[in-house]
Amino acid sequence: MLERATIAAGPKELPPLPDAVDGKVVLRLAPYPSGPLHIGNARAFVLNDAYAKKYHGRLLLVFDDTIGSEEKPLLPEAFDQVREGLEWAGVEYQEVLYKSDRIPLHYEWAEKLLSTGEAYVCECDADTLRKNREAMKACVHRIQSVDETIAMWKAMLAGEYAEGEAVVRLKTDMADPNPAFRDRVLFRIAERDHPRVGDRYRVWPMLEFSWAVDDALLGVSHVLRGKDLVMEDQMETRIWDILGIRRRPEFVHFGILRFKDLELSKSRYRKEIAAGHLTGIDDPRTWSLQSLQRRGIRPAALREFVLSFGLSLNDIEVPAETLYAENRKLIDKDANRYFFVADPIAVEITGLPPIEHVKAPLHPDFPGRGHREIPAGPKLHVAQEDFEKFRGKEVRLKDFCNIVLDHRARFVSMGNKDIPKIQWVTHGVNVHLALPDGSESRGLGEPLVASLKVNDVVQFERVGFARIDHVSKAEVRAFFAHR
RNA sequence: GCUCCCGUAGUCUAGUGGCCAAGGAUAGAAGCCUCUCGAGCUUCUGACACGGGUUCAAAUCCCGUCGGGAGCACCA
Repeated sequence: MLERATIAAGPKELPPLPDAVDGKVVLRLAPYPSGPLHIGNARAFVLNDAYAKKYHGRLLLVFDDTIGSEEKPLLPEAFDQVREGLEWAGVEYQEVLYKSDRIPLHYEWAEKLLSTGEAYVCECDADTLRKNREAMKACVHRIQSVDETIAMWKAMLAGEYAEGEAVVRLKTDMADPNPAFRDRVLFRIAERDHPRVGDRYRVWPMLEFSWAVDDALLGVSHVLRGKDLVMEDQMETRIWDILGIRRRPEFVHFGILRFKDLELSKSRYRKEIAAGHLTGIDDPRTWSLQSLQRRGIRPAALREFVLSFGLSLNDIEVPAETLYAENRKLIDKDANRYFFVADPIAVEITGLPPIEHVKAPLHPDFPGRGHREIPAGPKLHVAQEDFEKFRGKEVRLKDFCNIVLDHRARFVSMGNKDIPKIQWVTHGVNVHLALPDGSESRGLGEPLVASLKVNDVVQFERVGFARIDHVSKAEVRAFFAHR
């Protein structure tokens, strides 16, 4: 009885991966470099990293930088932004590869495939292609000879087709009950420049084909991907069947992860940053890993948060509060306490006995950490919200004294009392607190706040946890993490 | 519409036929503690979508219904 409870409360174990052999697991991470990684990508990279470590295997970072689309362009700086995010998140990979370096391999495989007659070059436009798919109708190109197809392929490579004029399609079955699986496109022509390889290629593989090649060539043992990519399994499998590839990875999926009240999109944030609606890639509204770092979210919190979902195929929607709860567990003990009053209101206390300063603990749970000395006196500031709420009532200025609150406040007594306690500041330093919604809270912090260092995570009492982002003579800037 | 996936408390999850009168986390409530609306401690609220089977026995297997999601791009 007792034993069972202990096990249930113990640390969460990852479910085993099918046919995983310790030391032989090879996993891959396939970010698309259109911007920095954000919290919505976390499930993929945390799980891959966690399993690579669990099985003492290898994790490959393979940039999925095939040419993309007009709507989702590649971004040159995204490669470093992705790596920066992964580094922060504690993801350890042994090798970095680029799809764009592997195009010749993809061509080689394409030619093998075309020569089997199981794929063909199609000249139908996108619209025709879609309509035929709906109607389960094969087009004339499907039945052309292998020789014709090879000739057309060469013509594609030679630049004799313009963008949109020819694609390579896999012969699955135009009557497949799944409309999504009817002769899918494997290669298409894109005349855009690539940030790494420029205009070296104009025929680019689609994700499914490139992975059919690379998962096989790189010896990937397990593919962990979201279940929005299940059809890709079928595509890869079909291609391996045709080419007689025997050694194949296991496919493992996890459900779609969404955040309540959040819509994450790398491409959209890119546009909004460019338009000046967001301050940069670490704007808290992007939920990029960079922004989480800036707010003082610990990578371990993100990891725990993601691992708590396991490998379930459920589609889930979680509130950010769950991540905050995880983070709070980690930072609470480290975060020293300080006073910050937002939108300060000046208050002068009458009848206050002479007093120079008071002492307050840096952290109430760890008295050994020492005290902060706060200059005290009759002239001070309190937060507007507190002022309005408690005006005319007796409150305790925490660690200081009791007063009846007003612009001209009346001193009552010094000793602690069981009445509402509010924070207060004399000789305050300017503090700007950047909030997750992009707004900013301005106010005053107690003098010691000016001696904090960048990256310190503190708790502004009754406000919340924050990371110090910038300290100068004029002001301290901090990013709000959570309550 | 078609194909596939999923359905345990507000949320996330454990559970793979008997040990489940369903465990944990988070959120919520109450109390204690605390010179913070944080943390800690104690207690409480709260779920197997529904209907049929199979079985001695079902949250767990099967069928149906309902609900949610994904895919149906020359994006990833």
